[in-house]
Amino acid sequence: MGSKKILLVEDDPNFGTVLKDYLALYDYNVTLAKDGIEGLIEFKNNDFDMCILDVMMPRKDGFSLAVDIRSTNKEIPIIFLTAKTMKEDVLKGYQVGADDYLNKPFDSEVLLFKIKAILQRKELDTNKDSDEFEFVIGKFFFNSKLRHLSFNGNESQKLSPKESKLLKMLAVHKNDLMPRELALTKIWRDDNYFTSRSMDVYIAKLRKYLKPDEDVEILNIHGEGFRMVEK
Amino acid sequence: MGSKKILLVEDDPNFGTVLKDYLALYDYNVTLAKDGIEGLIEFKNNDFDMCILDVMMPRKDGFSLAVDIRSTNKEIPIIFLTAKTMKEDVLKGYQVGADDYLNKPFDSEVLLFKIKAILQRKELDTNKDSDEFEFVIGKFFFNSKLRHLSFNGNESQKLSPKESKLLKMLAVHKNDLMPRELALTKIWRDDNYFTSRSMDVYIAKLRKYLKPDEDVEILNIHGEGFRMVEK
DNA sequence: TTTTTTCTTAAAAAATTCTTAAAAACTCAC
DNA sequence: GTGAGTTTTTAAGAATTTTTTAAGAAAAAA
Repeated sequence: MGSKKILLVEDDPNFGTVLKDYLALYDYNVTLAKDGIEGLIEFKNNDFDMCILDVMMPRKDGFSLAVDIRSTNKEIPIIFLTAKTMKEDVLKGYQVGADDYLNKPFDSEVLLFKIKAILQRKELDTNKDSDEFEFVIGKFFFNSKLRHLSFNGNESQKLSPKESKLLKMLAVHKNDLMPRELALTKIWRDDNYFTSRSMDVYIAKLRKYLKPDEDVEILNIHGEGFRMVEK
Repeated sequence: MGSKKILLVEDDPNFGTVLKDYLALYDYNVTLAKDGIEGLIEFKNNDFDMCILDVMMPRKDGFSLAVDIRSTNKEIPIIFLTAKTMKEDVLKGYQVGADDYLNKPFDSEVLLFKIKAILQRKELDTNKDSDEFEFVIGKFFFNSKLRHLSFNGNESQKLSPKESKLLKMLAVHKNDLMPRELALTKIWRDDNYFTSRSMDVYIAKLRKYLKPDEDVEILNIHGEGFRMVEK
Protein backbone atom coordinates (compact mmCIF):
# COMPACT_ATOMS: atom_id res chain seq x y z
CA MET A 1 0.00 0.00 0.00
CA GLY A 2 2.93 2.36 0.58
CA SER A 3 3.43 4.32 3.76
CA LYS A 4 0.78 6.80 4.82
CA LYS A 5 1.54 10.47 4.53
CA ILE A 6 0.88 12.54 7.62
CA LEU A 7 0.96 16.29 7.95
CA LEU A 8 2.16 17.28 11.41
CA VAL A 9 1.76 20.93 12.30
CA GLU A 10 3.50 21.82 15.56
CA ASP A 11 5.28 25.02 16.54
CA ASP A 12 7.55 23.54 19.18
CA PRO A 13 10.49 22.37 17.05
CA ASN A 14 11.85 19.96 19.66
CA PHE A 15 8.60 18.22 20.28
CA GLY A 16 7.70 18.30 16.60
CA THR A 17 10.92 16.68 15.50
CA VAL A 18 10.80 13.99 18.15
CA LEU A 19 7.23 13.13 17.28
CA LYS A 20 8.01 13.11 13.60
CA ASP A 21 10.94 10.75 14.10
CA TYR A 22 8.89 8.53 16.35
CA LEU A 23 6.14 8.19 13.78
CA ALA A 24 8.72 7.67 11.04
CA LEU A 25 9.93 4.63 13.01
CA TYR A 26 6.51 3.13 12.45
CA ASP A 27 6.73 3.71 8.74
CA TYR A 28 4.67 6.87 8.52
CA ASN A 29 5.84 9.48 6.07
CA VAL A 30 5.63 12.65 8.15
CA THR A 31 5.91 16.23 6.95
CA LEU A 32 6.48 18.74 9.72
CA ALA A 33 5.23 22.30 9.41
CA LYS A 34 5.98 24.87 12.09
CA ASP A 35 2.79 26.93 12.00
CA GLY A 36 -0.67 27.11 10.53
CA ILE A 37 0.28 29.10 7.46
CA GLU A 38 3.11 26.77 6.57
CA GLY A 39 0.84 23.84 7.32
CA LEU A 40 -1.80 25.07 4.91
CA ILE A 41 0.77 25.55 2.16
CA GLU A 42 2.07 22.03 2.68
CA PHE A 43 -1.45 20.69 2.68
CA LYS A 44 -2.29 22.36 -0.61
CA ASN A 45 0.88 21.08 -2.24
CA ASN A 46 0.75 17.48 -1.11
CA ASP A 47 -1.55 14.56 -0.85
CA PHE A 48 -1.79 13.60 2.80
CA ASP A 49 -3.71 10.77 4.40
CA MET A 50 -4.09 12.46 7.78
CA CYS A 51 -3.39 15.69 9.66
CA ILE A 52 -2.17 16.10 13.23
CA LEU A 53 -2.52 19.69 14.35
CA ASP A 54 -1.32 21.49 17.41
CA VAL A 55 -4.02 23.87 18.61
CA MET A 56 -1.94 26.75 19.89
CA MET A 57 0.39 28.10 17.27
CA PRO A 58 1.61 31.51 16.17
CA ARG A 59 0.27 33.08 12.95
CA LYS A 60 -2.59 30.61 12.50
CA ASP A 61 -3.99 28.30 15.13
CA GLY A 62 -4.97 24.69 14.65
CA PHE A 63 -8.71 25.34 14.53
CA SER A 64 -8.40 27.95 11.86
CA LEU A 65 -6.16 25.63 9.88
CA ALA A 66 -8.64 22.78 10.31
CA VAL A 67 -11.43 24.95 8.90
CA ASP A 68 -9.34 25.69 5.82
CA ILE A 69 -8.37 22.06 5.42
CA ARG A 70 -11.98 20.98 5.73
CA SER A 71 -13.07 23.46 3.08
CA THR A 72 -10.74 21.70 0.67
CA ASN A 73 -11.19 18.15 1.80
CA LYS A 74 -14.14 16.91 3.83
CA GLU A 75 -12.80 13.42 4.32
CA ILE A 76 -9.26 13.69 5.61
CA PRO A 77 -8.88 12.67 9.27
CA ILE A 78 -7.77 15.40 11.66
CA ILE A 79 -6.36 14.85 15.16
CA PHE A 80 -5.82 17.80 17.48
CA LEU A 81 -3.05 18.07 20.05
CA THR A 82 -3.47 20.54 22.87
CA ALA A 83 -1.67 21.51 26.03
CA LYS A 84 -4.77 23.03 27.51
CA THR A 85 -7.46 20.84 28.92
CA MET A 86 -10.08 23.46 28.41
CA LYS A 87 -13.46 22.10 27.61
CA GLU A 88 -14.26 24.87 25.15
CA ASP A 89 -11.26 23.86 23.12
CA VAL A 90 -12.34 20.26 22.93
CA LEU A 91 -15.82 21.27 21.88
CA LYS A 92 -14.50 23.66 19.28
CA GLY A 93 -12.26 20.92 17.95
CA TYR A 94 -15.18 18.64 17.36
CA GLN A 95 -17.16 21.45 15.80
CA VAL A 96 -14.53 22.08 13.16
CA GLY A 97 -14.49 18.41 12.32
CA ALA A 98 -11.91 16.73 14.49
CA ASP A 99 -11.62 12.99 14.33
CA ASP A 100 -9.88 12.79 17.65
CA TYR A 101 -8.32 14.82 20.39
CA LEU A 102 -5.27 14.35 22.57
CA ASN A 103 -4.15 16.32 25.58
CA LYS A 104 -0.46 17.01 26.01
CA PRO A 105 1.44 15.39 27.49
CA PHE A 106 0.14 12.24 25.89
CA ASP A 107 1.50 8.78 25.53
CA SER A 108 2.98 8.39 22.08
CA GLU A 109 1.81 4.81 21.88
CA VAL A 110 -1.74 5.95 22.38
CA LEU A 111 -1.34 8.39 19.52
CA LEU A 112 0.01 5.58 17.40
CA PHE A 113 -3.04 3.48 18.09
CA LYS A 114 -5.39 6.32 17.38
CA ILE A 115 -3.69 6.95 14.06
CA LYS A 116 -3.91 3.30 13.20
CA ALA A 117 -7.55 3.05 14.23
CA ILE A 118 -8.59 6.13 12.31
CA LEU A 119 -6.71 5.22 9.15
CA GLN A 120 -8.16 1.75 9.29
CA ARG A 121 -11.61 3.22 9.49
CA LYS A 122 -10.97 5.41 6.47
CA GLU A 123 -9.33 2.54 4.63
CA LEU A 124 -12.73 0.97 4.09
CA ASP A 125 -13.52 3.29 1.22
CA THR A 126 -10.14 2.69 -0.36
CA ASN A 127 -9.02 5.15 -2.92
CA LYS A 128 -8.34 3.62 -6.25
CA ASP A 129 -4.83 5.02 -6.26
CA SER A 130 -3.18 2.94 -8.87
CA ASP A 131 0.51 2.63 -9.60
CA GLU A 132 -0.31 1.61 -13.13
CA PHE A 133 0.90 3.93 -15.82
CA GLU A 134 0.17 2.14 -19.07
CA PHE A 135 -3.37 1.99 -20.34
CA VAL A 136 -5.17 0.77 -23.40
CA ILE A 137 -8.14 2.94 -24.16
CA GLY A 138 -9.94 1.78 -27.27
CA LYS A 139 -7.47 2.18 -30.11
CA PHE A 140 -5.27 4.43 -27.98
CA PHE A 141 -2.26 3.55 -25.97
CA PHE A 142 -1.64 5.86 -23.06
CA ASN A 143 1.48 6.13 -20.95
CA SER A 144 0.72 8.40 -18.03
CA LYS A 145 4.32 8.56 -16.88
CA LEU A 146 5.66 9.70 -20.26
CA ARG A 147 2.44 11.63 -20.85
CA HIS A 148 2.04 10.10 -24.29
CA LEU A 149 -1.19 9.28 -25.98
CA SER A 150 -0.76 7.40 -29.23
CA PHE A 151 -3.44 6.36 -31.69
CA ASN A 152 -3.16 3.15 -33.69
CA GLY A 153 0.48 2.80 -32.69
CA ASN A 154 1.55 6.04 -34.35
CA GLU A 155 0.44 9.67 -34.10
CA SER A 156 1.72 10.46 -30.65
CA GLN A 157 0.11 13.28 -28.71
CA LYS A 158 1.93 14.84 -25.78
CA LEU A 159 -0.15 15.64 -22.73
CA SER A 160 0.36 18.26 -20.05
CA PRO A 161 0.71 17.12 -16.42
CA LYS A 162 -2.90 17.85 -15.53
CA GLU A 163 -4.22 16.37 -18.76
CA SER A 164 -2.28 13.22 -18.03
CA LYS A 165 -3.38 12.91 -14.42
CA LEU A 166 -6.99 13.42 -15.34
CA LEU A 167 -6.89 10.92 -18.18
CA LYS A 168 -5.19 8.44 -15.88
CA MET A 169 -7.91 8.84 -13.31
CA LEU A 170 -10.55 8.32 -15.96
CA ALA A 171 -8.65 5.27 -17.21
CA VAL A 172 -8.40 3.77 -13.74
CA HIS A 173 -12.18 4.10 -13.49
CA LYS A 174 -12.79 3.05 -17.08
CA ASN A 175 -16.47 2.35 -17.78
CA ASP A 176 -17.23 3.42 -14.25
CA LEU A 177 -17.95 6.69 -12.54
CA MET A 178 -15.02 8.93 -11.74
CA PRO A 179 -16.47 11.33 -9.18
CA ARG A 180 -15.78 14.99 -9.81
CA GLU A 181 -14.88 15.48 -6.20
CA LEU A 182 -12.21 12.78 -6.40
CA ALA A 183 -10.40 14.39 -9.31
CA LEU A 184 -10.64 17.81 -7.71
CA THR A 185 -9.30 16.78 -4.33
CA LYS A 186 -6.61 14.50 -5.76
CA ILE A 187 -5.45 16.46 -8.81
CA TRP A 188 -6.45 20.04 -8.12
CA ARG A 189 -6.10 19.67 -4.34
CA ASP A 190 -9.09 21.88 -3.84
CA ASP A 191 -12.79 21.48 -4.55
CA ASN A 192 -14.37 24.81 -5.38
CA TYR A 193 -16.14 26.62 -8.19
CA PHE A 194 -12.99 27.64 -10.03
CA THR A 195 -11.17 24.33 -9.88
CA SER A 196 -14.38 22.73 -11.07
CA ARG A 197 -14.48 25.07 -14.11
CA SER A 198 -10.84 24.33 -14.74
CA MET A 199 -11.59 20.65 -14.74
CA ASP A 200 -14.37 21.16 -17.29
CA VAL A 201 -11.84 22.78 -19.57
CA TYR A 202 -9.57 19.77 -19.21
CA ILE A 203 -12.37 17.37 -19.92
CA ALA A 204 -13.01 19.27 -23.14
CA LYS A 205 -9.33 18.96 -24.08
CA LEU A 206 -9.29 15.23 -23.44
CA ARG A 207 -12.43 14.77 -25.48
CA LYS A 208 -10.71 16.45 -28.40
CA TYR A 209 -7.69 14.14 -28.08
CA LEU A 210 -9.93 11.09 -27.92
CA LYS A 211 -12.03 12.11 -30.90
CA PRO A 212 -10.14 9.92 -33.44
CA ASP A 213 -11.63 6.79 -31.86
CA GLU A 214 -15.37 7.10 -31.95
CA ASP A 215 -15.77 4.11 -29.66
CA VAL A 216 -14.24 6.02 -26.79
CA GLU A 217 -16.28 8.67 -25.06
CA ILE A 218 -16.14 10.71 -21.90
CA LEU A 219 -19.69 10.97 -20.65
CA ASN A 220 -20.89 13.37 -18.03
CA ILE A 221 -23.00 12.13 -15.16
CA HIS A 222 -24.71 15.33 -14.17
CA GLY A 223 -23.84 16.38 -10.65
CA GLU A 224 -21.64 13.34 -10.04
CA GLY A 225 -18.67 13.24 -12.34
CA PHE A 226 -17.52 11.66 -15.58
CA ARG A 227 -17.36 8.22 -17.08
CA MET A 228 -15.02 7.19 -19.85
CA VAL A 229 -16.64 4.40 -21.81
CA GLU A 230 -15.14 2.07 -24.36
CA LYS A 231 -17.77 0.57 -26.63
CA MET B 1 -34.46 12.36 10.90
CA GLY B 2 -35.84 10.66 14.01
CA SER B 3 -33.85 10.41 17.20
CA LYS B 4 -30.73 8.25 17.24
CA LYS B 5 -30.79 5.05 19.23
CA ILE B 6 -27.96 4.56 21.67
CA LEU B 7 -27.11 1.46 23.64
CA LEU B 8 -25.60 2.41 27.00
CA VAL B 9 -24.07 -0.42 28.99
CA GLU B 10 -23.10 0.63 32.50
CA ASP B 11 -23.18 -1.39 35.70
CA ASP B 12 -23.44 1.53 38.12
CA PRO B 13 -27.22 2.09 38.20
CA ASN B 14 -26.98 5.64 39.56
CA PHE B 15 -24.51 6.84 37.04
CA GLY B 16 -26.19 4.92 34.23
CA THR B 17 -29.59 6.39 34.90
CA VAL B 18 -28.30 9.93 35.19
CA LEU B 19 -26.38 9.63 31.96
CA LYS B 20 -29.34 8.10 30.20
CA ASP B 21 -31.62 10.90 31.31
CA TYR B 22 -29.07 13.49 30.36
CA LEU B 23 -28.74 12.11 26.83
CA ALA B 24 -32.50 11.79 26.57
CA LEU B 25 -32.70 15.53 27.18
CA TYR B 26 -30.82 15.97 23.93
CA ASP B 27 -33.25 13.81 22.07
CA TYR B 28 -31.27 10.59 22.05
CA ASN B 29 -33.21 7.40 22.49
CA VAL B 30 -31.13 5.58 25.10
CA THR B 31 -31.45 1.96 26.17
CA LEU B 32 -29.65 1.16 29.42
CA ALA B 33 -28.24 -2.29 30.06
CA LYS B 34 -26.62 -3.16 33.37
CA ASP B 35 -23.92 -5.57 32.23
CA GLY B 36 -22.27 -7.06 29.19
CA ILE B 37 -24.61 -10.02 28.84
CA GLU B 38 -27.70 -7.87 29.02
CA GLY B 39 -26.06 -5.39 26.68
CA LEU B 40 -25.42 -8.07 24.08
CA ILE B 41 -29.01 -9.27 24.26
CA GLU B 42 -30.28 -5.73 23.79
CA PHE B 43 -27.88 -5.22 20.92
CA LYS B 44 -29.07 -8.34 19.13
CA ASN B 45 -32.70 -7.39 19.54
CA ASN B 46 -32.52 -3.78 18.47
CA ASP B 47 -31.15 -1.56 15.79
CA PHE B 48 -28.85 0.92 17.48
CA ASP B 49 -26.93 3.78 15.94
CA MET B 50 -24.18 3.80 18.54
CA CYS B 51 -22.89 1.99 21.63
CA ILE B 52 -21.44 3.49 24.79
CA LEU B 53 -19.79 0.82 26.90
CA ASP B 54 -18.37 0.87 30.37
CA VAL B 55 -15.17 -1.15 30.48
CA MET B 56 -15.34 -2.67 33.93
CA MET B 57 -18.51 -4.62 34.44
CA PRO B 58 -19.48 -7.87 36.11
CA ARG B 59 -20.30 -10.97 34.04
CA LYS B 60 -18.92 -9.57 30.77
CA ASP B 61 -16.61 -6.59 30.43
CA GLY B 62 -16.85 -3.81 27.84
CA PHE B 63 -14.03 -5.15 25.66
CA SER B 64 -15.50 -8.58 25.42
CA LEU B 65 -18.87 -7.08 24.60
CA ALA B 66 -17.28 -4.86 21.95
CA VAL B 67 -15.72 -7.88 20.28
CA ASP B 68 -19.11 -9.57 20.11
CA ILE B 69 -20.75 -6.42 18.81
CA ARG B 70 -18.05 -5.99 16.17
CA SER B 71 -18.51 -9.55 15.00
CA THR B 72 -22.11 -8.65 14.20
CA ASN B 73 -21.60 -5.11 12.98
CA LYS B 74 -18.29 -3.68 11.82
CA GLU B 75 -19.65 -0.19 11.30
CA ILE B 76 -21.45 0.79 14.47
CA PRO B 77 -19.60 3.43 16.49
CA ILE B 78 -18.40 2.36 19.92
CA ILE B 79 -17.31 4.70 22.70
CA PHE B 80 -15.68 3.31 25.82
CA LEU B 81 -16.02 4.76 29.29
CA THR B 82 -13.45 3.82 31.87
CA ALA B 83 -12.48 4.77 35.38
CA LYS B 84 -8.97 3.51 34.92
CA THR B 85 -6.49 5.62 33.03
CA MET B 86 -4.39 2.62 32.22
CA LYS B 87 -2.69 2.80 28.90
CA GLU B 88 -3.17 -0.88 28.22
CA ASP B 89 -6.88 -0.38 28.47
CA VAL B 90 -6.87 2.45 25.99
CA LEU B 91 -4.82 0.46 23.54
CA LYS B 92 -7.02 -2.57 23.98
CA GLY B 93 -10.01 -0.38 23.35
CA TYR B 94 -8.67 0.76 20.03
CA GLN B 95 -7.72 -2.77 19.11
CA VAL B 96 -11.25 -4.00 19.52
CA GLY B 97 -12.45 -1.16 17.33
CA ALA B 98 -13.28 1.77 19.56
CA ASP B 99 -14.27 5.00 17.92
CA ASP B 100 -13.48 7.02 20.99
CA TYR B 101 -12.50 6.78 24.60
CA LEU B 102 -13.46 8.75 27.68
CA ASN B 103 -11.97 8.61 31.14
CA LYS B 104 -14.29 8.92 34.10
CA PRO B 105 -15.05 11.35 35.47
CA PHE B 106 -15.72 13.11 32.21
CA ASP B 107 -17.60 16.22 31.25
CA SER B 108 -21.01 15.22 29.94
CA GLU B 109 -20.95 18.02 27.41
CA VAL B 110 -17.78 16.61 25.93
CA LEU B 111 -19.45 13.23 25.60
CA LEU B 112 -22.37 14.93 23.89
CA PHE B 113 -20.08 16.52 21.34
CA LYS B 114 -18.24 13.30 20.72
CA ILE B 115 -21.50 11.52 20.10
CA LYS B 116 -22.60 14.24 17.73
CA ALA B 117 -19.29 14.29 15.85
CA ILE B 118 -19.14 10.53 15.48
CA LEU B 119 -22.73 10.18 14.32
CA GLN B 120 -22.23 12.99 11.84
CA ARG B 121 -19.17 11.26 10.45
CA LYS B 122 -21.05 8.00 10.02
CA GLU B 123 -23.89 9.88 8.39
CA LEU B 124 -21.53 11.13 5.70
CA ASP B 125 -20.15 7.68 5.11
CA THR B 126 -23.53 6.07 4.72
CA ASN B 127 -24.75 8.81 2.43
CA LYS B 128 -22.02 7.72 0.08
CA ASP B 129 -22.43 4.73 -2.15
CA SER B 130 -21.59 2.27 0.60
CA ASP B 131 -24.45 -0.10 -0.02
CA GLU B 132 -25.88 -1.80 -3.06
CA PHE B 133 -26.26 -0.01 -6.33
CA GLU B 134 -27.40 -2.70 -8.74
CA PHE B 135 -31.00 -3.82 -8.83
CA VAL B 136 -33.19 -6.08 -10.91
CA ILE B 137 -36.70 -4.73 -11.21
CA GLY B 138 -38.88 -6.97 -13.36
CA LYS B 139 -37.30 -6.88 -16.81
CA PHE B 140 -35.28 -3.81 -15.90
CA PHE B 141 -31.72 -3.60 -14.72
CA PHE B 142 -31.01 -0.54 -12.65
CA ASN B 143 -27.59 0.81 -11.70
CA SER B 144 -28.09 3.61 -9.21
CA LYS B 145 -24.45 4.68 -9.26
CA LEU B 146 -24.30 5.15 -13.02
CA ARG B 147 -27.94 6.20 -12.96
CA HIS B 148 -28.88 3.82 -15.75
CA LEU B 149 -32.11 2.01 -16.20
CA SER B 150 -32.03 -0.55 -18.98
CA PHE B 151 -34.90 -2.63 -20.29
CA ASN B 152 -34.36 -6.15 -21.56
CA GLY B 153 -30.62 -5.59 -21.64
CA ASN B 154 -30.78 -2.76 -24.15
CA GLU B 155 -32.60 0.59 -24.34
CA SER B 156 -30.77 2.48 -21.66
CA GLN B 157 -32.50 5.35 -19.94
CA LYS B 158 -30.49 7.95 -18.07
CA LEU B 159 -31.86 9.10 -14.74
CA SER B 160 -31.37 12.35 -12.88
CA PRO B 161 -29.89 12.28 -9.36
CA LYS B 162 -33.25 12.57 -7.65
CA GLU B 163 -34.90 10.08 -10.00
CA SER B 164 -32.13 7.64 -9.25
CA LYS B 165 -32.23 8.09 -5.50
CA LEU B 166 -35.97 7.70 -5.42
CA LEU B 167 -35.97 4.61 -7.59
CA LYS B 168 -33.23 3.14 -5.45
CA MET B 169 -35.26 3.71 -2.34
CA LEU B 170 -38.27 2.08 -3.96
CA ALA B 171 -36.07 -0.82 -5.06
CA VAL B 172 -34.68 -1.30 -1.57
CA HIS B 173 -38.26 -1.55 -0.33
CA LYS B 174 -39.43 -3.59 -3.31
CA ASN B 175 -42.90 -5.06 -2.76
CA ASP B 176 -43.01 -3.24 0.52
CA LEU B 177 -44.05 0.19 1.67
CA MET B 178 -41.64 3.02 1.14
CA PRO B 179 -42.94 5.71 3.49
CA ARG B 180 -43.33 9.14 1.96
CA GLU B 181 -41.68 10.69 4.96
CA LEU B 182 -38.59 8.52 4.52
CA ALA B 183 -37.98 9.62 0.96
CA LEU B 184 -38.63 13.24 1.82
CA THR B 185 -36.31 13.36 4.80
CA LYS B 186 -33.57 11.29 3.17
CA ILE B 187 -33.67 12.57 -0.39
CA TRP B 188 -35.29 15.99 -0.16
CA ARG B 189 -33.95 16.65 3.35
CA ASP B 190 -37.19 18.39 4.19
CA ASP B 191 -40.75 17.21 4.60
CA ASN B 192 -43.23 19.91 3.61
CA TYR B 193 -45.97 20.60 1.13
CA PHE B 194 -43.67 21.63 -1.71
CA THR B 195 -41.15 18.83 -1.39
CA SER B 196 -44.07 16.46 -1.24
CA ARG B 197 -45.45 17.84 -4.54
CA SER B 198 -42.01 17.59 -6.03
CA MET B 199 -41.84 13.97 -5.03
CA ASP B 200 -45.18 13.29 -6.71
CA VAL B 201 -43.74 14.66 -9.92
CA TYR B 202 -40.81 12.30 -9.60
CA ILE B 203 -43.05 9.33 -8.96
CA ALA B 204 -44.87 10.18 -12.18
CA LYS B 205 -41.56 10.28 -14.06
CA LEU B 206 -40.50 6.92 -12.70
CA ARG B 207 -43.85 5.40 -13.62
CA LYS B 208 -43.31 6.55 -17.18
CA TYR B 209 -39.86 4.95 -17.29
CA LEU B 210 -41.19 1.71 -15.87
CA LYS B 211 -44.12 1.54 -18.29
CA PRO B 212 -42.42 -0.87 -20.74
CA ASP B 213 -42.74 -3.69 -18.20
CA GLU B 214 -46.37 -4.05 -17.29
CA ASP B 215 -45.50 -6.36 -14.42
CA VAL B 216 -43.80 -3.53 -12.55
CA GLU B 217 -45.93 -0.88 -10.90
CA ILE B 218 -45.54 1.89 -8.38
CA LEU B 219 -48.65 1.85 -6.24
CA ASN B 220 -49.73 4.63 -3.93
CA ILE B 221 -50.71 3.82 -0.40
CA HIS B 222 -52.88 6.76 0.43
CA GLY B 223 -51.46 8.84 3.22
CA GLU B 224 -48.55 6.47 3.76
CA GLY B 225 -46.25 6.35 0.78
CA PHE B 226 -45.55 4.19 -2.25
CA ARG B 227 -44.97 0.56 -3.00
CA MET B 228 -43.17 -0.73 -6.05
CA VAL B 229 -44.51 -4.16 -6.88
CA GLU B 230 -43.14 -6.79 -9.20
CA LYS B 231 -45.79 -9.25 -10.29
C1' DT C 1 -70.71 16.15 0.10
C1' DT C 2 -66.56 17.99 1.78
C1' DT C 3 -61.88 17.54 2.65
C1' DT C 4 -57.54 15.66 1.89
C1' DT C 5 -54.31 13.55 -0.90
C1' DT C 6 -52.47 12.31 -5.29
C1' DC C 7 -51.93 12.83 -10.36
C1' DT C 8 -50.90 15.32 -14.58
C1' DT C 9 -48.98 18.76 -17.28
C1' DA C 10 -46.43 22.65 -18.17
C1' DA C 11 -43.76 26.49 -17.27
C1' DA C 12 -40.39 28.83 -14.31
C1' DA C 13 -36.30 28.65 -11.85
C1' DA C 14 -32.01 26.80 -10.51
C1' DA C 15 -27.98 24.29 -11.11
C1' DT C 16 -24.50 22.23 -13.88
C1' DT C 17 -21.82 21.67 -17.92
C1' DC C 18 -19.91 23.22 -22.38
C1' DT C 19 -17.41 26.30 -25.32
C1' DT C 20 -14.30 29.71 -26.43
C1' DA C 21 -10.91 32.89 -25.55
C1' DA C 22 -8.04 35.74 -23.05
C1' DA C 23 -5.29 36.46 -18.81
C1' DA C 24 -2.11 34.72 -15.65
C1' DA C 25 1.34 31.65 -14.03
C1' DC C 26 4.88 28.76 -14.81
C1' DT C 27 9.21 26.59 -17.29
C1' DC C 28 13.28 26.46 -19.41
C1' DA C 29 16.90 27.90 -22.36
C1' DC C 30 19.70 31.59 -22.93
C1' DG D 1 16.97 37.86 -14.98
C1' DT D 2 14.62 37.87 -19.77
C1' DG D 3 11.63 36.21 -22.98
C1' DA D 4 9.33 32.51 -25.73
C1' DG D 5 6.68 28.70 -25.24
C1' DT D 6 3.74 25.95 -22.46
C1' DT D 7 0.39 25.13 -19.03
C1' DT D 8 -3.23 26.48 -16.09
C1' DT D 9 -6.78 29.48 -14.52
C1' DT D 10 -10.36 32.71 -15.05
C1' DA D 11 -14.27 34.56 -17.38
C1' DA D 12 -18.63 34.86 -19.45
C1' DG D 13 -22.36 33.56 -22.13
C1' DA D 14 -24.76 29.51 -24.26
C1' DA D 15 -26.60 25.12 -23.85
C1' DT D 16 -28.26 21.49 -21.28
C1' DT D 17 -30.12 19.15 -17.44
C1' DT D 18 -32.44 19.05 -13.22
C1' DT D 19 -35.62 20.59 -9.82
C1' DT D 20 -39.35 23.29 -8.15
C1' DT D 21 -43.59 25.53 -8.48
C1' DA D 22 -48.24 25.99 -9.97
C1' DA D 23 -52.86 24.90 -10.84
C1' DG D 24 -56.60 22.19 -12.11
C1' DA D 25 -58.34 17.30 -12.39
C1' DA D 26 -58.88 12.93 -10.36
C1' DA D 27 -59.13 9.76 -6.67
C1' DA D 28 -59.65 8.40 -1.93
C1' DA D 29 -61.14 9.14 2.67
C1' DA D 30 -63.95 11.26 6.10
